[in-house]
Amino acid sequence: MPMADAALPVVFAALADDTRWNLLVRLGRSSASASALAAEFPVSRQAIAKHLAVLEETGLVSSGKVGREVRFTAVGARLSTVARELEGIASGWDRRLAAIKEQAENP
Amino acid sequence: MPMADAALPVVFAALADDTRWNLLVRLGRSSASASALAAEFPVSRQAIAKHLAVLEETGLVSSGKVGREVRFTAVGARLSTVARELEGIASGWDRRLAAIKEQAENP
DNA sequence: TCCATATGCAATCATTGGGTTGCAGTAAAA
DNA sequence: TTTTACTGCAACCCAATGATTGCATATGGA
Repeated sequence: MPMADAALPVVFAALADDTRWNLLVRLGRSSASASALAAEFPVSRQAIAKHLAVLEETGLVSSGKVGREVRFTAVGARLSTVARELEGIASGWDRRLAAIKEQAENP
Repeated sequence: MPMADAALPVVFAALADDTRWNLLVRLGRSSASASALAAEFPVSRQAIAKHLAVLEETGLVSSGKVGREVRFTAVGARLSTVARELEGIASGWDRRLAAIKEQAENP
């Protein structure tokens, strides 16, 4: 039975910001450095660096040095894990609430 | 191919707050009114009412009047939808990034 | 009817967090 | 070696928002 992971809200917070979400989707197409992303997005490189730090802390992106730049990549496996946890929680609700409804109608 | 739903960050924002997440999980066990929840949580009824409003706007809970109170219930189907969208996006990343890696190794 | 209980609305407060600018450090390239 | 470009850290600003208190408004039950 999947437990309601207390760390989930942290991941949600990471995904909740529009700029950060767009960055993540962008990195899903191909990896890139903070400077390269700054050329594509209407925010400063430092702002992007902060977003990438948040995404990396939650495991949604990974980074590695290539030459003198730091290349970031989206981690699909992390998102899949979140998806499965959500699915488990949701189905739990449906089963439980259906059971309560059933019990209420057949006393 | 699942598109990166632009409305997803709104749902994530709704799920990102700890108190709100705990409320949602609580409602997954059984439906309850704002006043009843206020007796279980260490925040005011008005704060809870705001959280419920946010959750309802994003379709994560539904409400109905029972007597003179408003009863709220978690909507598992909404969470399942989000889960499937995430799964689709994540698998897309994996396929694409694997293809890029493959291409880089076999030029 | 009268009262208790549940909800709704408004104003206010404090914290969080996204964004910026500025500067320092460092390593590849010429 | 000198230069150029990418990164990292720090301080600051401001809008968003979670939370509170207070009051007004029903509405079901005794």
